[in-house]
Amino acid sequence: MEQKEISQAVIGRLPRYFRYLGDLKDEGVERISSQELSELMQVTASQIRQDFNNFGGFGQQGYGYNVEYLYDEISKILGLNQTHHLIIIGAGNLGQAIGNYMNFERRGFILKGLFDSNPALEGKEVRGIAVQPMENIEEFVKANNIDIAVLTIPKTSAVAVAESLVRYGIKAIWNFAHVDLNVPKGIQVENVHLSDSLMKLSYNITRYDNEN
Amino acid sequence: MEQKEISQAVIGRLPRYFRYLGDLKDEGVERISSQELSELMQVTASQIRQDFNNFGGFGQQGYGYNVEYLYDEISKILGLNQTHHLIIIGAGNLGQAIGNYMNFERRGFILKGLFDSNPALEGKEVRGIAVQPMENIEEFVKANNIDIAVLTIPKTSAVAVAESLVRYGIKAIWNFAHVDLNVPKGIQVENVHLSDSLMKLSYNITRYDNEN
DNA sequence: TAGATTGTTAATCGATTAACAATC
DNA sequence: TAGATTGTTAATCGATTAACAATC
Repeated sequence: MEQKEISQAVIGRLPRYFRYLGDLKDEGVERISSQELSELMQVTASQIRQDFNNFGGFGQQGYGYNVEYLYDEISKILGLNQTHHLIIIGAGNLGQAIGNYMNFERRGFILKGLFDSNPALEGKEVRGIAVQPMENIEEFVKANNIDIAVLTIPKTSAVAVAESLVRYGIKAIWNFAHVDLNVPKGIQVENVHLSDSLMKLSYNITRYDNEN
Repeated sequence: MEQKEISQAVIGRLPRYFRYLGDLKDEGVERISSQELSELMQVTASQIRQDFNNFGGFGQQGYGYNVEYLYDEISKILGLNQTHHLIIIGAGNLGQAIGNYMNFERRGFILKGLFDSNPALEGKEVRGIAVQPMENIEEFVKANNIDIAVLTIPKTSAVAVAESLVRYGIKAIWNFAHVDLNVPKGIQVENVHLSDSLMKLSYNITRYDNEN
């Protein structure tokens, strides 16, 4: 279904389209033009049409886009029709928060295991899944066809743990550790650096204060 | 200290520079050239020099950049020499995770209050701060000079709560709710949409699988 | 058919990279 | 002074926007 080499700028906008289309669908809206969607989302209609056309023509001249069809297509493009098995490494507050936030499950991201190096957490359950010691990771990953690892551990251990995970055959890492991972080509890494985000906010507050 | 209209692309890279320079400083490195930093960070030396020069000349020809000086300057640009008072709205797993992750405090982000609409959480303490009912927000914000609100509540209530916060005089919102907030100009919003991030990862896994 | 709106090409804008003169 | 490396201008590249012919 995909064409080749779509820029990450486009990919980064797809989840937002997906969210708006989902809302429209829930509201019972059947069709929408790029113009209407552009007003709703505060982006140009031109960008919307360009973005969608990277993946083929989803609309119809003189009509616009069918909301449900477009929603389903974007869902497929994002791979949400596939099931992914994930484990969370680091069962502290953040790891538990992500484990518990399982709207993700609706999208095909199934939590299979939780691991932590702190023996005090061992056996603690998050959504019915017990925390295991780190020593179990290798066997668990291989036995349970795990493709995504969520890294919610301190940056001191993140690089080494990521390397192990790659050896065990993981395909993707959702990295919350505040460090850049260096993984082989073909392993996907998506970083969520919360403190970077907070610093950006800090910059924008400061700049605005100074200018107004 | 700031010049005018720095692009968000540049701002977005500053925290990463800051992180690398902090590490170099901790390692006792005194000076670094754009070339060396470029190899370390996997970006072009040209981009590094352009980025820094948006804010004035921090280097010296023939020498490079003084690590500690540059670190301090970026810290100031990011506004990390100022103190911000923040509250967390939504004391569920994610709210608690952020409250507990207080490396932020080192950077001048001081947690002052936690709020939740769930009476069961009332009085529960996170780092010594008790969760309060939502009704208390208005008075608390005004009395405690709060400038940043962290929104870790479901999207159904986020838009309304954000509007109230703006009325109470908040200056910035760190938004973890999966919805776009519509706030007046001058109020800074930084979004962390975790499911968008996971969907991007999903796309990249799928695409890679299909191509190799 | 006439009107609407896409798909797509062309024009513009902005961000990144290359090159080099200035200068420590 | 000679060598190194920045600061900055110019060239390139890519992303966004505008325009319009194709077509439903």
